[in-house]
Amino acid sequence: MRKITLKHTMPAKLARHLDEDLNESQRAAVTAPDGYNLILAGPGSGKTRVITYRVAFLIARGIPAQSILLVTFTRRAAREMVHRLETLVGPGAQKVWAGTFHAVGNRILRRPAHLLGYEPNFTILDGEDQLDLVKLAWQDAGLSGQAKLAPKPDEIMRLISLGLNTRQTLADLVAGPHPHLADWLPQIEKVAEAYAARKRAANCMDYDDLLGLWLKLIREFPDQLREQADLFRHILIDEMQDTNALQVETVETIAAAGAGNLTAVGDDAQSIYRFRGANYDNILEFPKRHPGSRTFMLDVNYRSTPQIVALTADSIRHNRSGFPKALTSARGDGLLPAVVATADVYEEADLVCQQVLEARDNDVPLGEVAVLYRNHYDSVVLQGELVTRGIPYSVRSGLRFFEQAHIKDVLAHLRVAVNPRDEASWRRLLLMLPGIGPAKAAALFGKIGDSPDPIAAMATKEAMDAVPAKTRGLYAAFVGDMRKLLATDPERHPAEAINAILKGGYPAVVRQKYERPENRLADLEQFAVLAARYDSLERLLAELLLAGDVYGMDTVASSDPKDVLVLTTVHQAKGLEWSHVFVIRLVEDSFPHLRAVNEPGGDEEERRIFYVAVSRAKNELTLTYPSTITRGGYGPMTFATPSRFLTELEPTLYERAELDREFLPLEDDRPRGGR
DNA sequence: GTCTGGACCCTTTTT
DNA sequence: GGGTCCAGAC
Repeated sequence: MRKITLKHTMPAKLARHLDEDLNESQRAAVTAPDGYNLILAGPGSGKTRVITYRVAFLIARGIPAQSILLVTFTRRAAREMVHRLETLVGPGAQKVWAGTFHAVGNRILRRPAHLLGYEPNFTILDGEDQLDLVKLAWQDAGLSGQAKLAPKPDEIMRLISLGLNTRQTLADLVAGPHPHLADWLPQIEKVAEAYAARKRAANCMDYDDLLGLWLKLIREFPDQLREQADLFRHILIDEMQDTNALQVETVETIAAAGAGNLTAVGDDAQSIYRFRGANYDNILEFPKRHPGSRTFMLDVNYRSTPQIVALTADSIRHNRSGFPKALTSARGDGLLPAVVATADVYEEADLVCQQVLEARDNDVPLGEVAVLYRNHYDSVVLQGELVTRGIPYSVRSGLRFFEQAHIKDVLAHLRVAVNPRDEASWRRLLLMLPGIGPAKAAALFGKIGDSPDPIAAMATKEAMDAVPAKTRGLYAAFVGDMRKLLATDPERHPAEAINAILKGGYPAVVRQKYERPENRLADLEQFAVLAARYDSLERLLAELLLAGDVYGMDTVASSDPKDVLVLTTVHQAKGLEWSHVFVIRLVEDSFPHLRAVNEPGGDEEERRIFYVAVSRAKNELTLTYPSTITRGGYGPMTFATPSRFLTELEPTLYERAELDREFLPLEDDRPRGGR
């Protein structure tokens, strides 16, 4: 037979992009040969550009887009990358397996779910649902009756999660970093087993299962490993420094069983997810784990002025671990970063507002400015001041859209429609009915949860008998609502399902249970609008939990996102950049966080968070701290100690700004508000 | 069993 | 400023 080789010539447009848009070291990384490649990329060095161009390069070489796996760490990074890829290679980008580890795990686990004791329609537990089931498991294990010394469900939940993500057993953890729990090990193990059993019974996976069961699948089912190894001919990992042992083992197992093509991109100095089991040894030891791999260094910063780069470099110098770095800026000179002390947190908020408005007067749009903080609650005072002054802003921390109580209520309706065994959701629904508490909810779920036709089971006499007489009317109405919900064919018409819920008894619950109910109902109508873009409820639910990043509540809607000031935690800011950046609340116990500095390695982890924060700024960087503070909003006012990350800096690298306080004349007694 | 009020506790970062 | 736990009423 004659063999015909289809030759792929690089599209002229891409060749030109490779030529014009990249410097020499970037181009070398983008066009690196197959095999194991490590790209060490400092802040602003074009990391995202390199990884997206490499994907485009692979596609241009004839690698089918659907055989490329591109995993990242956060939802935002995933979306940003897919977006950039689309502008580079067109709609073909959609075929790339791109997403967070969790989102990819979700996609992979649906079809073979039965191998792991699950149905393909499993639903995903968020943190709150997870705790709900762990509490039940905690009772199953008999810990609720024990002395107050027994470890609490949330502590056990964290321990289970940490163990899975770091590939350690519970016994390893209590023998190592958690010795105070050693006496409770057998009970903790019982809780872990009961929790796993409850998840399987409810056909629910938590976030960790999306990773843990993925690895289990390829470890225990050789044909599954074969399939994935054959499918993913090229694996690219973004933010390698934030991967944990579980994630790395998963992708490296697939790569090793398959084509052996794995490109990891990251910056060890930006590793800030240790609390999730991230270990920057994964990146530091990449060359050791993969002898013969190539390493590429990108250390020219195209983002920030030399002044900002100098401060960034000086800060990270205080960390002893990590690859040595020589960061240089490709930009022209700018202003020295400013350090400002304010009297208190209110003056800090005042200062930020005033500077933001000044920048706007100088043609820096609000969208080019961001305020970064270590803890979500550090933003509360500033938000008050922004509202007072009518400055539009959007918050990217705190409660996410789908985590708000009223959204979760509606999601519970939808989740039982997709997965009738979902215990956490049934409990949430049943507990809304007055007269039904935990015990009755458990009894009712026992009759409904494992029935082939749960709606019919809800209406049986047996179920009715478990409902107190006073509640029967409301309960019957609830059963009617669920019937109408299912009649909309929710799987294919999610928006109609939500509208059905809004026509039933639920709005009355909102009015009775929540503050500002009309806002919440308006939110829910917006949710229906969003849902109308989906033709699968299962996908809507999964994407909301795994890919959405809309934050609710305090977000001020604006016509143009370019005209909105961004407020964000440093963690959420990773990978992003703004012209002007403010980092606020730079005092000991806030940034670095009190709890973190008492942990081994915590000081260096916090310094990396600071490093990420300051390196977001392109042109102007302002660091502020209040001189007095009340601990977390309660307790007496005390003097604050400026953050070690400020005091350890070489003083010539920044400029102290003095606050000139202008006092209003006495006769002008306009209320100042907010004090 | 459920609900309410009051005492008491500590407050991270995300998928 | 708010979530959780517990005692006591219904």
